Amino acid sequence: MGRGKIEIKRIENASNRQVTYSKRKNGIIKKAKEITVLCDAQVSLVIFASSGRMHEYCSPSTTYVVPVYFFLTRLARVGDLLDKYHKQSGKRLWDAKHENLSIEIDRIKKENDSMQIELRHLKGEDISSLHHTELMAIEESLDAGLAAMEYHSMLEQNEKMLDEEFKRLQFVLQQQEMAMEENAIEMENAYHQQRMRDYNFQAPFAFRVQPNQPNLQERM
Amino acid sequence: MGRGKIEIKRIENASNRQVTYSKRKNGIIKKAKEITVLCDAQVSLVIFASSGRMHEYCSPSTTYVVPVYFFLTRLARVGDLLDKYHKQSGKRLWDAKHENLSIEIDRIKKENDSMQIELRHLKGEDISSLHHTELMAIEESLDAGLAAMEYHSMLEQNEKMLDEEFKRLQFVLQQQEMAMEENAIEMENAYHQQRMRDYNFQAPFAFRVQPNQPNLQERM
DNA sequence: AACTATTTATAACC
DNA sequence: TGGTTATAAATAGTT
Repeated sequence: MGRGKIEIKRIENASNRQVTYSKRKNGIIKKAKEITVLCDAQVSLVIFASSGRMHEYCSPSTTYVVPVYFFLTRLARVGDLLDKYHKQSGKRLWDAKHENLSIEIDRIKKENDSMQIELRHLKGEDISSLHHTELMAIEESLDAGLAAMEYHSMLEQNEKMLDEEFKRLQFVLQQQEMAMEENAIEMENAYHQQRMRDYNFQAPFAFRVQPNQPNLQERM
Repeated sequence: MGRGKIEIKRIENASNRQVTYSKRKNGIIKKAKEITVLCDAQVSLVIFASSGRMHEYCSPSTTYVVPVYFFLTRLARVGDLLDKYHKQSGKRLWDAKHENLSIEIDRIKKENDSMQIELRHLKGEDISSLHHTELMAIEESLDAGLAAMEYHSMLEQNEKMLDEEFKRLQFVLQQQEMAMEENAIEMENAYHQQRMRDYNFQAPFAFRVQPNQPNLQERM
């Protein structure tokens, strides 16, 4: 639909390609807006130019979920969670290698916030702000979030083991206490017997690297 | 572009609206395919009809990430992780209320697998299989995943406290042991003194509800 | 689901 | 980029 008919195949001339991209991109976005209004539809449209620049249309007043939108929303929440880990533990959960990642997450979180505001204010307008590199960072950061979850599933194991050991120790102490209140000598015997039965570790926490479920590593 | 010009506003007649939706949806998808070929672009297009049915176009041979695709990929990984929790803990981490969710995750995970296969085989073809209800379930399941992360960040706190308590108990036991090997009477005194200094809890694990960081709850 | 009169998108050109 | 225009393509209304 132009001065001449064209074949649908890659436009070799880079400049023409760019011009056609720009025009057709606008055309598609216009169509997307129209179907939204005419037919009560919801549209999420993301277009990457070969240059890497991204253009997006997301239909306004979306009560349902449109993928890009909720993906970014979740990303922000993952970022918040990682922040909380930092603060709660009062130390670096992540080493220097992860420091950069964490900065990147902050940056993207801010970008996301402003995107959401834009979305709200300029309903249905074309947003052209994200690049590939940034999406890569998003991907990485979500990976980090999932790695954190795996790490914490390990913690849960540890806690259970510590829990059991702790109860056992408490029990030992209580028994000792009672015994000592009756008879110091009798207690000393009981203590040594119990110690031999109950503990097989030498160094502090050595048991922690021996999972009580032998095939734990495989499943992680 | 038809027999008559139309205003861009909601088509009130439901049947006309449906017909127009169908025609224009095909039009947009066609355009999306064309810009992909002509301009070396990557397109992710998701359209929801007001009926709730979803139609999608995702440009083929995408080396970059297209949102829907990687969102679903991550969802599958969250699902796997929740599965692991189930198996590792050997018990229900989730009560009856979450049972359904877990089934839903499995179902969607399978659907996602077949979607990925479809995407691979029918490159660029229209896929019309997902409904709102299913996307709602996706949203819920990701929320569950994040809830799990929060839960585990709490576990990390617990572990640290248990860790410290455990070290302390070990220390106490070691001291007791040494003391007992020297002198049973002397030890008894030391034990009682230490017990008074070191422990302020009465019931087992009562300390666990007293966080060593007082403002922990606020930050959760 | 086809048809077709019209509108709309856009290729080529500036 | 941005505007113009001849023409191809999409589609509204009809059958």
